[in-house]
Amino acid sequence: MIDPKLLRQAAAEVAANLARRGFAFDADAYLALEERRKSLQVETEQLQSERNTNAKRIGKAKAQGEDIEPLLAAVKDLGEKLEASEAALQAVQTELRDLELGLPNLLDDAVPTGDSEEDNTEVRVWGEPAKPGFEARDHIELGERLGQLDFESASKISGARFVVMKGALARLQRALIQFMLDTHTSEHGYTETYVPYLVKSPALVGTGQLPKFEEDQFKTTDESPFYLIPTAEVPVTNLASDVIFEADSLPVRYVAHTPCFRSEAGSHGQDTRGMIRQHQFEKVELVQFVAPDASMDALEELTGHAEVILQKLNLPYRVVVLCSGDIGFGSTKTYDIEVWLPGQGRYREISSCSNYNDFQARRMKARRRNPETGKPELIHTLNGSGVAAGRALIAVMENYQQEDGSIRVPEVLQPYMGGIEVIAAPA
RNA sequence: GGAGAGAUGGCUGAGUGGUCGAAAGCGCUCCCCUGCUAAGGGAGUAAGGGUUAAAAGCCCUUCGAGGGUUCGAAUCCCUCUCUCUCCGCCA
Repeated sequence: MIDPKLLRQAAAEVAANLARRGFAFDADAYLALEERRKSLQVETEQLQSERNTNAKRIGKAKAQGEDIEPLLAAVKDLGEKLEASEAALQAVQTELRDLELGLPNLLDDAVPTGDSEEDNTEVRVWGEPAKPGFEARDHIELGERLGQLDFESASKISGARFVVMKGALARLQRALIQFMLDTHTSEHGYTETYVPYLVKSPALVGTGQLPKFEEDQFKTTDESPFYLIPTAEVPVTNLASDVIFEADSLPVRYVAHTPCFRSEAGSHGQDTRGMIRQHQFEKVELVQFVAPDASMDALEELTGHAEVILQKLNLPYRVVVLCSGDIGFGSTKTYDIEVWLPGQGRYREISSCSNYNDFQARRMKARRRNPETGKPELIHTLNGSGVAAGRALIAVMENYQQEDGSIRVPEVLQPYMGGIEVIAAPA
């Protein structure tokens, strides 16, 4: 949520910023609504104040045994007026809040203006795409030849956009997850967390998926109000909701491995084959709670933490800054890390690292005590994949494939693989 | 799933219709006293919002959440959520 004070005081500037996203913010309509809120609130509070003083007066008079009838007569129609005023105020406030919850975050100046992922800017490249002396297979062919990726069974059980993994490949994904968790906890100062995979709607409002992106979420049933998490960002970031952190307790860094569930509404026809875009996938997520002046530095760090994973796996990648047309709803600045996939001959997103500044914090009332003033103030939140495990598996398969279709196990994963160095089809 | 109890400020905990945003204690902050340590005395100490250029001041809201009764609700009524205890079931 954008600071309502800023919306009031600088509506035109906000509109200009959001226009870079292609988002139309009607500043005049907002300000008109805000005017109504103001007059209604002043009026309501005046009536409330009147009610309070009268009630006190009656209480006193009664205690002294005076006749309260005339006092009661005097406040006779106050109640009705107050009720009407309160109802009108609440209606306007609900309208305002709905509007505010629907506004995306303000963009950082460093975000390039653009329409689509075509306009993202590359900031650095690491490693060099390998040129094998044979034609690289994609992960689908590799996995099916090994008999360890089974899309047919998955679709029989659950339909499209699911996979069944078996044997060493299933273990390889688990190894990747373990390796990532261990690296982030022991080398980057994150605390491992285990969190619920089912959450209630306020949690999703807090991180920004609701109310606007309801159709992207899986909901359990209409009766029970649970949603399946689309990312660990949701439960982990909400650990800060309604919390006032002590001045010296930030930054807080959490890492969690969870499955992620996405309806992928609106992405029909995209990446329908293979494991790139699934309804269910595994991800290791990094979340940070930081002081408000520390978030841009933290974003660089956090992105670096994700990069370390790819470096240790020796997977070539590049980092891009998302442009104004591609960046997420709640982010003020996002780096995507794209890993090289030989089977596709291109870079594909494997991590997305975002600074939300106070956007989520305001929604979920995540605050800290300012060390100077002692007063609560909103913190900044960040998150990033560190990294997506399903896509990391694909990347390892395609980058470590050999001509005979076998897959070498990256050195850093071997301790997690019980000595397996090559994954090959049984002879 | 059955039976019962509960939800109050950073914590413990009092408060069953009026001057209660809330006693007391603990904790924390500041001051005073005391030549160590310990102890003692005093003051302060919730959050959000409105008004304001901003602050002060003033006002409003909040005692799990939402609704209701009333001139007036932490206190009475209804619904919901959560927590705890016992029984049953269960990885």
